[in-house]
Amino acid sequence: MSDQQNKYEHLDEETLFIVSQTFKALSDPTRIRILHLLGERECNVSEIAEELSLMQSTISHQLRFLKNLRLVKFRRAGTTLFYSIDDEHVMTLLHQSIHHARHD
Amino acid sequence: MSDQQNKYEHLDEETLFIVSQTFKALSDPTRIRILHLLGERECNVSEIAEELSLMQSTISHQLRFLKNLRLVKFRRAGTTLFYSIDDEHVMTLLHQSIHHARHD
DNA sequence: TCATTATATGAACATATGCTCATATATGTT
DNA sequence: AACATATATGAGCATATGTTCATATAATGA
Repeated sequence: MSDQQNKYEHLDEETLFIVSQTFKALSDPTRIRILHLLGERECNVSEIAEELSLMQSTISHQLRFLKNLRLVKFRRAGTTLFYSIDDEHVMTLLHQSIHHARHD
Repeated sequence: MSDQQNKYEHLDEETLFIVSQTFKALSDPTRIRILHLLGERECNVSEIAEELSLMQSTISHQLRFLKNLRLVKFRRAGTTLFYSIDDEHVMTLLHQSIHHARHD
């Protein structure tokens, strides 16, 4: 062996971007609460707003954020939109973190 | 059974705070790179700065952030401080996320 | 078509974040 | 003590973020 020094393998830009975006989605209390609620059951926008005691506008803005990252999806029923979870990987991360937070 | 309607169990404030803080730590590319590097090997501050091509001050500020959350720790050797990972749970979250980012 | 209900959107604002610069602190050496 | 080296810290700045208000859009029903 001519070289014992292992060079560090940098994270590539794309991975770094995806990972940081994913965690950013989970870094805000409002978004965590929305995802946690949707993890229990499908909800429409005003149900979420009422359940979490937040403005409809706030929920709608955050849902757009989560939808852009494909963490949630929705189905339409008339004028009502029912949102649900669309990324089980991310929900797994969230549940693990909640579990750790409660047991450490 | 008198009541079939299951009421939603809200996340308590403390859990919400810890979880959001944890994910916030992982939501910044610089901190992700630092944690990923320290996951490979213990490093001193200037090594990290050089390896990641960032200013010593930037690294130092972020290490303080990570240290406050107890995600990293350090040992002193003279004037040099060697930093290493102090939270394997969080590293597991990071590695899972990197894996998902690369395989989806 | 007009009214109603549900949701989305844009602007404005306050606050948070991350980086850089200059400088302080701490340890070790001569 | 004086100096060199490694790291930490505070101020300043530009940008990002999350919420609210007002209003727009979209689907439904009379």
